[in-house]
Amino acid sequence: MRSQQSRILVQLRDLILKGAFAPGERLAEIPISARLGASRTPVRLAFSTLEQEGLVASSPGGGFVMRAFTRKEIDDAIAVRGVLEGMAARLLAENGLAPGMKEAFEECLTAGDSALGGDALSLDGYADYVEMNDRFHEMLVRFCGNAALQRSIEVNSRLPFAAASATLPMHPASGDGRRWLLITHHQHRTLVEAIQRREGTRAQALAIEHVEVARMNLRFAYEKAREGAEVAPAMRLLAPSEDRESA
Amino acid sequence: MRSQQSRILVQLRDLILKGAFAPGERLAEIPISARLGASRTPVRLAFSTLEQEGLVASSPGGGFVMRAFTRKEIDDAIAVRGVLEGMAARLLAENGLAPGMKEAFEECLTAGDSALGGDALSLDGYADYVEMNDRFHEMLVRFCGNAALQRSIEVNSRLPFAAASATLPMHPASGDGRRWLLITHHQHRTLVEAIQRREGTRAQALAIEHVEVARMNLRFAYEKAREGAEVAPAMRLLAPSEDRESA
DNA sequence: GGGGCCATCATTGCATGCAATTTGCGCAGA
DNA sequence: TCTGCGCAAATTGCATGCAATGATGGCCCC
Repeated sequence: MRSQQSRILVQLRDLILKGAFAPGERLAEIPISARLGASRTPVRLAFSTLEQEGLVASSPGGGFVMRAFTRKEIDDAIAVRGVLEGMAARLLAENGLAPGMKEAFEECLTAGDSALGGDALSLDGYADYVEMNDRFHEMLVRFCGNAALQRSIEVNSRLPFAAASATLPMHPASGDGRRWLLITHHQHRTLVEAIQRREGTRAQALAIEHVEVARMNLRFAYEKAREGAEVAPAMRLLAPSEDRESA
Repeated sequence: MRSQQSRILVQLRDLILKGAFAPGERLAEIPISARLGASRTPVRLAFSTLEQEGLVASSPGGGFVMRAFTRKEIDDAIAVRGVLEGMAARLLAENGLAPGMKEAFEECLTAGDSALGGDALSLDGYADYVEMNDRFHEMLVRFCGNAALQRSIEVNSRLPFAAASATLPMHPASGDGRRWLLITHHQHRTLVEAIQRREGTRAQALAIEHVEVARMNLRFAYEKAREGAEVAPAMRLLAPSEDRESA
């Protein structure tokens, strides 16, 4: 632990993203500081940071409350991620890959190949794919060499369900799940191909299209919100009033 | 003042953007809290926020130091703004303007017309144009209806010289300055036209091209860094080592 | 019996105290 | 003269105290 505040921040963000607090719930300082074993000061600081990140909202009467996330909001954030990752892909294609980047991308592709290799998808294979997917998107953003772009994507991806991990179907056991993983993996492959060929516009378009899978998964998650809430408690962060719109 | 911390945050950000601190300078809590008339606690909080915004950096030994901004960094942020504003323009064109938006944009255009109307550009006219320009870009982002996009642009624009205001030439007295203002104004007009005609791709392209004026101004500012530092103290936030690259 | 008002309490926002750590400086030695 | 070391002062990070503000429950009046 580098400092109390960084530890508190990470733990608190983790709790939030795991759905430990219900939307609208007041986030009182004293019980949380007691729970995390620190005083109120670092907790206050963490709240302030989390407010910047958009995870909690400041209550008009002081203090902070847990936010709810509407479907439109998440959908919009995913669209923004698409545009930003599209820019990153275009930049990479235009500027060319520095030594080692090509190998790193290809390592991701082969890792995905082996994760999806068998006929059925094991839970380990799914975990491997998730890890690879995160790495792939992180590299795409880091390699493009635009720090502002990297920052924007990081800020944007802090919204629940907007990050690259949310691209993946949350129902890997089903046949549908594996099929969608195969599609995203194919998209990764074509994206790398376009970047290597310096086809900037194509790379950009592919990256933008890539996030459509995430939007589809979001729609699926909303439709199955009832059963999903048991598997992933974070689902309760979704604003329930949006159910109408998803119909 | 709603609270100490919001006041401190605004004042501190203002000081930073006005160049009150030299790059690398240690931002000690005690003198700053004394200067702003508060205790160290809200100042600490403001520092934390400003670190999130990328204006200050946390020192390895604790505390915060003033950041320097490289030319590439600002250039990259401007490019990101172009892409994001391009997305906003495309969305507006695709979704159509809600009632009142068209009038608001046209009000901006006529305001720009009258600001640039005379033969020579007065200082008042320049101020009017700057105000209108800010309003124009703010509306573009707000009207598009994508909160995540709005947030991304706001975060990105907090970097010095990356905001829409920096689009404008800082040398309005010269004939060049007025010429560039006329060009950006024309770009605003064509952008509104494309949006009204629902020409999404054109609107996007125009918004992306629009920020090229900002990049040109940045280059100009770097070349004239010596004399510019006297007029705009914030110029000293630019990393000096980048002078080589600008040559 | 219901509604409004008041008092009490909890909670926040800010100030400050204290210990740990770091930075800066002086000094000695090579 | 330059380098390494040790000490002291200052600064940070965190805990906690205190006043102010908002919430909550009870009580009184209608």
